[in-house]
Amino acid sequence: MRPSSPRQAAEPVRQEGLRSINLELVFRHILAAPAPISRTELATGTGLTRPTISRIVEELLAGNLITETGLTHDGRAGRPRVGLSISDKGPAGLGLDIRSDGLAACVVDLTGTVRHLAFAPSTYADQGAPAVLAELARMAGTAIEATAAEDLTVVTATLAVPGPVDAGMVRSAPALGWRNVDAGALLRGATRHLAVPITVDNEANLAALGELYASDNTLSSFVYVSGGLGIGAGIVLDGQLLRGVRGWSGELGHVTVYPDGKPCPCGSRGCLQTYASLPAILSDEPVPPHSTPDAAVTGRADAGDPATLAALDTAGTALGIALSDVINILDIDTVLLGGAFSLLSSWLTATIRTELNQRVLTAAWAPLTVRPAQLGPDAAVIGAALTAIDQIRQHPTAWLLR
Amino acid sequence: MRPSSPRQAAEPVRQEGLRSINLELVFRHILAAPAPISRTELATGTGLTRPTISRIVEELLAGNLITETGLTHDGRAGRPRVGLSISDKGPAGLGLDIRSDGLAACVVDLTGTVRHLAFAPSTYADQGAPAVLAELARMAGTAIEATAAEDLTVVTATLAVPGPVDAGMVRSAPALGWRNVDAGALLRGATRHLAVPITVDNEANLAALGELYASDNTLSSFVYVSGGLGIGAGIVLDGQLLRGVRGWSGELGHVTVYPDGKPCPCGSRGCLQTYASLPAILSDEPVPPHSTPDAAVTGRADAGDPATLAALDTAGTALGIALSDVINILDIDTVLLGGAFSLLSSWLTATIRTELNQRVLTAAWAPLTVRPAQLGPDAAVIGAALTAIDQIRQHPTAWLLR
DNA sequence: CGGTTTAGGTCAACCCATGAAACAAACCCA
DNA sequence: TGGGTTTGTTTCATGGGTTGACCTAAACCG
Repeated sequence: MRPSSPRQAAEPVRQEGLRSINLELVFRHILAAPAPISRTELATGTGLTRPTISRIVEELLAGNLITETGLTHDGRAGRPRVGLSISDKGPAGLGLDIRSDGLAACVVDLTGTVRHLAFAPSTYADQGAPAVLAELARMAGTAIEATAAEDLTVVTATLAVPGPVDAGMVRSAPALGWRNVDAGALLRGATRHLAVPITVDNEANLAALGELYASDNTLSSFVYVSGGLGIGAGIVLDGQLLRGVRGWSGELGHVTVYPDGKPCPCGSRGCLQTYASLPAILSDEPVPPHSTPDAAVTGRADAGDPATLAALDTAGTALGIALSDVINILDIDTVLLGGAFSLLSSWLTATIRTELNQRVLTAAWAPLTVRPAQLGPDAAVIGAALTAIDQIRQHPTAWLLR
Repeated sequence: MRPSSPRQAAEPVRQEGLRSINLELVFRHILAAPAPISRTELATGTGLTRPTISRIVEELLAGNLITETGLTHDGRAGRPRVGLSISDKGPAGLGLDIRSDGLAACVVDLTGTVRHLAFAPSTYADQGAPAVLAELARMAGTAIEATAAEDLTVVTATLAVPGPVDAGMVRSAPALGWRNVDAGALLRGATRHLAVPITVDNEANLAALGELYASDNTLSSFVYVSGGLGIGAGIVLDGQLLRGVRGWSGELGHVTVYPDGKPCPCGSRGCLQTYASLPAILSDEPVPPHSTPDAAVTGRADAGDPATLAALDTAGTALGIALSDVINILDIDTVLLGGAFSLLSSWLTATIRTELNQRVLTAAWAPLTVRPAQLGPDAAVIGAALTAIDQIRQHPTAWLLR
């Protein structure tokens, strides 16, 4: 017999552990503060005493996790507060993304702001995985070099991939033509001189994480739907990314919409992807040279092309059906349309809402929100870079003891 | 900006807090042990020292959470160990369930064993919620009285209800004919003399919890599908019940299977319920008097009635489609067929497996399990009783400070 | 310009949980 | 019966956090 929550500390806590627990508590308080916060405010906020706060703050300052931002004069009598806020120097995260229209790299500092963002348009359709990853490795090198000049140290790099990943192995990424590619090992080989640990994760998961951070406390549970050559989803419940048993959650593109519908390359029939991915919306119309699927669809929709508008309507309906399943199963009240869908949201949201209101059992007595994502196509790179930041944020002690 | 996991301690940890953390650690170790465990074994297992263990054990003994089970002579030299195991006296949980065929009450002790199980066949179709809950209150009274004689103290009662619940309010339970019934308040009123706090929760969620406990460490992520007059699901991921934003997760019965299919009372079309619930499988055939829908279906299937077998086939297909959505979205690898489905599993599993293998993207490289649940129709009552136990197990300190 | 007010640091004394080492208890075996 | 062995307990030292007092720094106010 087992307790239903095995995710508790398995290690005993000694006095020194107590110190690190309180250190993390203080650090979280600084993170959560909307503006620089003083030591005294921290003391009242956390319940710890000022001497303890002072000691912890000293430790955080020494570790480059926070900085003193100078005095704040708020007009009141008395000595002004010394503001403390998250440091914009020190540890940083590197994100890498393989998009439908090119490669992207991005560095984010501890405060969550993007300090470097590079994009290289490229068609990797004719290249193999090693070539693509070598190019990404080059971009990673310049990103690290550029941000090192600003006193940033990249601690982890995360690669976003459109498809299920497990332990660095990309099981299947049809958009890239990859099957069982060990992207982790390849990228690790190409970046050996940089000495940065590499992680590989699903693109939609990472984008969801990016949106979570960007939402600034207002969102804590949502489904991020990523539209592109395929369709993926990142599910965040109570501020926590749901990864599933093996990290393969969010395969929304293969949710069955019409059981006897169009055949899908995956072997099934009626998958959402066959109705709502960009190729499906484009039907058989070819994409003009020097354009991208994203641009082609928005261009035709803006021009009022009836076939495209009809395709967008079927896509919206299919998305609505699939999302109503997600909501009935998980009870989540917010849907973010990301990737290419963020550009197409004005043609999709109404249709999706109609389906949700009809099909979600609880929609009758609790409203649902459907809206475009904030970060647009950069969500995944930014989210990838944020994973490193997230780890430090949750376990600052690990960084201090590096 | 926020850390992605807000579920961390918001309170500072002082020395006493440290003690309770280690107390919980030790308690979990005793829970996880397959047999009575000695103080020294606890010391080596947890990493704490023997003196600390002794003090903590003393505290647990005083609080009636564990008991000494006598000396174990294993033939080796040295002083014999004093076995420690979870107490079968002290705190207990009370579960109440409104089933399609009657009312059930159950008391479970800290070890997770059922100490009292009562069932009252009843047709509440013609009665109102107050009458049903008054009867349940009577059953609760006798259950508490009976187990008090065995030194058990019921700390919380949990009512299982087939439908979405929020804060004691039953939003909609078509199987009972309830809509917006404040079951929590009604039951609280009827049990005022018992002075036991009341919780109300979804039946499928509770049954999933029951199965989780009954599985004895072998299961940690699964979907429990509860078949009956409606269809619900309880989702357990990594030993944790997924409740969703408002606790309305698992509405599997209203997942869309055929978008343009049969109309459902909920207002949508093609819901799973309209193909796989017991009424759907029975089609228009009336249930004989003095029988139940469960018995009618199994009887006809056993007899080889072609219409029933065909209906079971459509039900299995529909279940497979809906479950493939769940798995594509959540990446869970085990499905437990519960409620009436546990009795019907021999007619359902093959069909369900076929659909899953076709429609789940990752099924190609990772196997899925579909099998009947262990506890049968009592899963929900037992699970309901276990919620109280679960709380004590996760936060034994709260019980000690009662 | 000096008094007041607030932020922050520093120092003692104390509390309390854990760790280390010594000690008592209860078994085996010869 | 006595030595060896393992278990559980007692005693003392350690160390972190708290409380409280006292002090300095830096603003406002009359």
